[in-house]
Amino acid sequence: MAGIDEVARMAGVSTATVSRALSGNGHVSAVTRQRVHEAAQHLGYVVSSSASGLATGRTRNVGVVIPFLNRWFYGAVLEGAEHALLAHGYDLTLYNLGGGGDERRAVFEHFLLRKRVDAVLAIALELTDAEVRRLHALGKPIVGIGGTIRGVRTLSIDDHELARVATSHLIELGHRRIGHIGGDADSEMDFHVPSKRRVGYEHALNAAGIRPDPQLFEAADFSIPGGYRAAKRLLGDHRPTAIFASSDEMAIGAMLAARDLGLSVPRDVSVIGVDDHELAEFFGLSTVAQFPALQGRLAVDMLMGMLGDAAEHDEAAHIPLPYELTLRTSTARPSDQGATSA
Amino acid sequence: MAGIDEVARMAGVSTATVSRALSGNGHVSAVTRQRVHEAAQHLGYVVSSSASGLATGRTRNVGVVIPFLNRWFYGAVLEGAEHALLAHGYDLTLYNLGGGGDERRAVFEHFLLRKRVDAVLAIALELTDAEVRRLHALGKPIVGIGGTIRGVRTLSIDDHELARVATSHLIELGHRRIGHIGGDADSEMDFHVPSKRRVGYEHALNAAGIRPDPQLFEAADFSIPGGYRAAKRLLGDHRPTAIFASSDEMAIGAMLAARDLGLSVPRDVSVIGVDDHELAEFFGLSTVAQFPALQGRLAVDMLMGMLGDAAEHDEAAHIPLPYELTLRTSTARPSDQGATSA
DNA sequence: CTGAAAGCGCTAACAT
DNA sequence: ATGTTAGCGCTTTCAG
Repeated sequence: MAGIDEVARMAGVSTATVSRALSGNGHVSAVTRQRVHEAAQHLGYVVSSSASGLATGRTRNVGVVIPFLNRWFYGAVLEGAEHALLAHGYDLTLYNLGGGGDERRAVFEHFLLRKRVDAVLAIALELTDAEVRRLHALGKPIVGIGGTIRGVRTLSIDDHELARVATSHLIELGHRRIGHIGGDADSEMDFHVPSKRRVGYEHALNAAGIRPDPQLFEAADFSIPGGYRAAKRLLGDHRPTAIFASSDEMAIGAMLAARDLGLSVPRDVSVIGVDDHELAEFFGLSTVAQFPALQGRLAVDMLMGMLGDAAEHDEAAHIPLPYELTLRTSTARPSDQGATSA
Repeated sequence: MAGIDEVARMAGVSTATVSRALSGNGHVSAVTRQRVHEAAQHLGYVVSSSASGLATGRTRNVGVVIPFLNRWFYGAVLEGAEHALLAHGYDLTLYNLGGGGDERRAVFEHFLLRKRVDAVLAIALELTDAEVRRLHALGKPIVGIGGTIRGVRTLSIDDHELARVATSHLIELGHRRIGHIGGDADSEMDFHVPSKRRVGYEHALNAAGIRPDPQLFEAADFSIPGGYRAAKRLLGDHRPTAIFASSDEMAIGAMLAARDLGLSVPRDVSVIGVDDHELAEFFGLSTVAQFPALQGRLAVDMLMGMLGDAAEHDEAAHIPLPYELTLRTSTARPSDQGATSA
């Protein structure tokens, strides 16, 4: 593989000039730059990231820590982030922390410290103070997605408001017995998203003069099968006329459960979810859309900004993420029968 | 951040000894090693990958190129690979080539060449000769998953045989009118998986004295909605008593379509897929399981072996991957009526 | 605008 | 078993 000196020789300049011409730092005359680029092109020269990294302390690589790869939401965020990074000329080094505590410790105490990355992007992971401190001690900017983290710039959705919007939609349609499928203890981890959404649901109910009924709540694991089982219980026992599920996958499970119980959606029961999952359209699911790919991109943009200037990056900040009520065919006014059984 | 010389000073040895003690290369007495480890621990020292990479030419990082992140199969392979790499102390740098030709060129002509990775793992991507040559010129081992690549060690499933097994299962149950939902032109790319599976399906039919009927074939995009639409056409027009779908997602779509048409699975129509998708169990879907996480792990093991010895890595080789007929409740003997309408 | 030269932090001969 | 030392390939002062 060609090195910088071969390029320098071929272009008839010094290695310093080659470096300047290729990196864009420092002034180089147009003709020289041109010659250097041609030589580099000709030789297939690409800088060695190790050498460049050692000399500059920057690697053009960001570490992404994420708890799952195989849930739609996470995959979509990752995709958005990876695409944006590539566009900025950055590599993405992936740390999937699904494996539990040991893996997480190894990543934060070893992998992220070996100066392979310039910055870290934490997706749906509530970093501990110790983790943040370690990274900041190395001068590495951090951006988090999905909730607030002390001392870190974060992007997140207003889960409370989003749940309120979804529930209010159901209320406005005339529903009074509105069930909720929220998250279980496992999904409560990190940013307590399930709780926030449940509170938003209850607030909407209260604001409409409806007393939240604990019997109308079921916990699940954010999956289709989980939503299915939860809805079976809910619809079997207490027959709400509408269900707000904290994720589209659970909402889809609920639609399947309704059908298996001989109920028609939305005639017998309305269902609304959260995400705008890739299958939402197929199932005609009304939902509150989040835009995960956009989230990934915004986070990367923020990171790039932080890498640019030498300002203080330890200061926290928080940016709200957009969401949007997206109506399809799974929600409608309640049919007359049973609309007022409470 | 502490450097190697601080550790050396603290342990009262030279930097060379620290390097040896920490890397495990070269002999160091037990007590010295102990002291060095303690000092490193105490100072929170972790080697700089840039410096180490520059000195050794190895980075402990592998590049993974993959066409999608958000399909179950790919996510699962990636998860398996990432987990295995972490266990080996390697980082995983991700290149998602979903964006089309430009991104792919950028990755192969620039990103992968900057010596950030020691090896590359190509998932479901048929590398071109030029791409392989470039990587080999850099001395980077390559392993491919999903099909054979000239000059590269690959792991792949016998798609032909797998389709034969699935179809034979249907035949053995007594089905004669067996439809097939295969891949469309897009999914044909790279390793022609859809064609191979279709041929396997036809071979099974022929072997049983059944003439394959082109009317019983529909193409789709490997998704649930795609499978749904394909099955609607198939079941509406030609009423096969069983369907073999080339992926579980399409098979699930077919089950949903059957239900919407008022057909019961498996009473009116049997359905079998390929993958053992995470939802297969929920839907009671019979399938031919592949084990994507295992595939990722095996590929990493192979890569680690190649990185170990200095042998020739240009020589191709091919390892077959396991699959397994997994029966659930979506396949059964055809009901008497209509079993012999052909 | 360009060149010379001093490192960046570590590893691997080569000595001892 | 351990220390000395010469780079690894680039970037970046510092001169000119």
